[in-house]
Amino acid sequence: MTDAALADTLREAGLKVTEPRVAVLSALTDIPHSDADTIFGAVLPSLPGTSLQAVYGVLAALTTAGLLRKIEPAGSSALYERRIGDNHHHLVCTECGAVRDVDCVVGQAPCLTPSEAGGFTVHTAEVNFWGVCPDCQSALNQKSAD
Amino acid sequence: MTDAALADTLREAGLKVTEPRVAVLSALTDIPHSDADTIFGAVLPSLPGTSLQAVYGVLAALTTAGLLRKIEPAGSSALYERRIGDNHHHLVCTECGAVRDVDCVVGQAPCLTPSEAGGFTVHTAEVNFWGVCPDCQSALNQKSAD
DNA sequence: GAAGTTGTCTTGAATTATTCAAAACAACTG
DNA sequence: CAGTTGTTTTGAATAATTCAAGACAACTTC
Repeated sequence: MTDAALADTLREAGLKVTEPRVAVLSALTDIPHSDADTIFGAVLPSLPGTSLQAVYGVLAALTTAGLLRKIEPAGSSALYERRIGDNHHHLVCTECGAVRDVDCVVGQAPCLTPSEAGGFTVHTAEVNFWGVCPDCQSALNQKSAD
Repeated sequence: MTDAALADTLREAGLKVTEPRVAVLSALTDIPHSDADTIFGAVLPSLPGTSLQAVYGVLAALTTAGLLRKIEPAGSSALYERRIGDNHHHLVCTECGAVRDVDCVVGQAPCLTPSEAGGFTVHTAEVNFWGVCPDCQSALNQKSAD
């Protein structure tokens, strides 16, 4: 995805096009499920004057505009991804925190319904799977073999 | 639940029985889904010398022992509950953060299976429903009526 | 193409939840 | 009742995130 295409994406969302915003979108295209600090590290080479606070500001603006989705798995800092609009879920490694996308387990959002909502108006169902990623499985096997 | 019964619960889990531990268990019996600070406030009257760090220590010990379940909904600090062993889920109010228990939507834990695990060994499926609680609905209606 | 308005970025500091560490202390064992 | 082990107290440190004010840049209008 070119910077021009990313700029169009921003414009279509009614946002001003700025270098930090394009850089953050670009970084999240390459490395989804990244936290603010990782994104900061990714954009720093191309924008030497950038600050971590600017990244936080951009992430908040893009999330509010619906261009990003923010996920907050237990034990991790907030992560961001560009894949939005489809109600997909996540698979999180309990060892290293790695995140992988999982397509909706049943259907459309909310793809699940609580057995009893108790007066709540339910908007969305969030599903997180917890397990061990292939890399960490190898590492654990290695360790137990010693 | 009496303090003696709570003490037995601790002993059965192989833990030493201390006042802070009994007090924390008791507080969580009365007010489930509480964070460390709320629990600290609840136990302070009966244990004037207690510190917030002690509460954190107790919560960590009881969670490790399997007596408590720790949940970390996005936007809230860590919450604890005594209802464990059954794979129940949670309904969280996006307005005020109130949490309500929801029985498992399908069956036993993990009650859901990802469409593709991609090499991950999946242990648990966590489901969080997001919506608006009755109180906040009333408040919102009130507001829009002005 | 230039000036104005609006909103963004930079810089610096503050906040909140949580964790770490060392010494004082208390619970269970024999 | 004394010893050992593990817990609590006290005090400080850490990490992620947010707040605020001035400098600055993007889009709009002339």
